[in-house]
Amino acid sequence: MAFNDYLKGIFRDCAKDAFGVELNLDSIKVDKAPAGTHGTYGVNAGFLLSKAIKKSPFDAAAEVAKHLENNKNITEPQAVKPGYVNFNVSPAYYSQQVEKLFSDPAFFFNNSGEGKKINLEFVSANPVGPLVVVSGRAASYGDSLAKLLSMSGYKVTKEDYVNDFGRQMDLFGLSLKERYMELFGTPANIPEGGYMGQYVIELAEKIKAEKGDSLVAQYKDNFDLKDNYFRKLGLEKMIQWQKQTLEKFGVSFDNWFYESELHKNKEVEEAFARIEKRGLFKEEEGAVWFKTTEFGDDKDRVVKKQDGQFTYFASDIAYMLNKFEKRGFDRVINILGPDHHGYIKRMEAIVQGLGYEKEKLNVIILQQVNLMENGEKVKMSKRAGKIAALDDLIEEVGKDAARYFFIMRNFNSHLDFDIELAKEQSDKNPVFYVQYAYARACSILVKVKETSGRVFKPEEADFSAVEQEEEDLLLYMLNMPDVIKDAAGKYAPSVLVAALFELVSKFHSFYNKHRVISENGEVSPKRAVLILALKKTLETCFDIIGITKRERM
RNA sequence: GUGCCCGUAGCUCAGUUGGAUAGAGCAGCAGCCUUCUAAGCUGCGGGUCGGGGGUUCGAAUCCCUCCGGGCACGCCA
Repeated sequence: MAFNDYLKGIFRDCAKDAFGVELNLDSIKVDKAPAGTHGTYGVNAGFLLSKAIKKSPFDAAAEVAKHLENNKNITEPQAVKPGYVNFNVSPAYYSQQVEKLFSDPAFFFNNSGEGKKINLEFVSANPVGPLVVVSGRAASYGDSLAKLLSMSGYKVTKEDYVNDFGRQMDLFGLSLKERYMELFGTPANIPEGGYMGQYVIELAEKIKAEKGDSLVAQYKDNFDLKDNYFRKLGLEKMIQWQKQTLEKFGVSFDNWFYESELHKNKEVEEAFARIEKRGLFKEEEGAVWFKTTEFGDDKDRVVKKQDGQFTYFASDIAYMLNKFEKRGFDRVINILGPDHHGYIKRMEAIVQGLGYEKEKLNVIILQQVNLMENGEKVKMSKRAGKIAALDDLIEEVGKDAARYFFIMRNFNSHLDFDIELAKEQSDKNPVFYVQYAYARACSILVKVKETSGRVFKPEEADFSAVEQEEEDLLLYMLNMPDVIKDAAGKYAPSVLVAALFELVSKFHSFYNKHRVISENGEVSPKRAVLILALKKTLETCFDIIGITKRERM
């Protein structure tokens, strides 16, 4: 768990001032002290210092404890068992932090990104069909990650790459044309590898409704794959559809980047020349190969085919060059599906081949999603026409549940998406659990205003005596900025989700044990402020996850 | 065959830059509503952290090996 950097700082300073030892903030671990031990928090100070000051971890911890006795932010420092220093936090610290939470607009933010420009590419689904469930995971994950990174001081561009250049698009255009002509009596002749799905027929019908038979005469005998009106029309409609789906999902992109642009602007040739100049190509069997093996790939990759055409891989090179050079991104993050892990090496080869360090590229492979219903996998097969469309999923379980479930697990874990559970409106469903907490908090605040006729200010809260549940609530709220920093650094929105769940559970416990408004109608300023702070914290978290803030449930 | 991901409670998973008694949720059992939303709370039971070996004061975490599950290995895009 990422624990409060502020507290860590106290120990870093202590180590430096008292012992002349420079500690890395990340090596300092502040945790909640286990039940039954002294104090609220514990820090691994003894282990960190024992070597430097040539004492056993426990003795080192004792030294640290002694030096912290007069610190104004912590109280009762004490060396514990193997080498920890456990301590309590002073009321002054709590007051100061809570006031900051309200007054400092950047309270939940950090600046580990230092304004660096990140290109975050995700979804990038082929525009030949509706978005499917896997894209939903990518959309949830990418959007939440973008928010986390922005809050951590990065300048993030969310980008969707549209593969509108290759054969798939050609075949889609042709399939669409055949379906359209079919509506006017010409039997459809769907090409090999073409698209058989029902949605193609529906799209053709839509086009018929819009344009009538006006396209029949003109395009009936046009078999040009690239210069094909239906190809263009199909692309437009599909992107429009994807955008609509994503909008329902609360996800939007800053940029839709079309592969065809790279060809139109001769950037593919340019990229090709760039790699060629660096001597990274070889010719074999009439094709041009990029020697990606020089960068750890298991085989070289064709860039230009025998017939002189560039491969998709050539576009990738141009695209990467565009990101780094034309647009000056400091870092490129690529979120890919589970079937793409073989691509990492060759993508790294591109980056290095263009003369950049491979660390500038982060490829994240999202593992597969299994839709589960009644304990069984729902089979998804494009070929059988049974597409697990994201639209259907959103319709079925709602946006909030879908977005929450998709980032509940870390990206490298397979995700079992339990449809029944996501639909359930009960305590079993974690989404409702957290949303319920927000509604509850809002409801209390309404009552507070009704009974007292006013809103309480942070400085009215007195934390000199806090109950266990109050302190827990405080602790988890004040720790949220560090959770956000940690989650961003690990590219793991799931870290935030877990912390949010814990925070909410602390609140529910608090609620069941203590009253903000006593039975005789008196409002505790401290508790009213706590709930206000909670509301703000939850809003921040909900925005990151992309779920609705419902004031009533 | 090669490469990547995974293996932790009955189920789904946290925890993996080595640190305190391995944690949640669900499922099971027992309680809590004349009280700010019971879509909530409290308690109980449940574990050879896939097996084995190694490194270490200390291993779920690092190394080796084996076993099991998933996915990928086109001059397709």
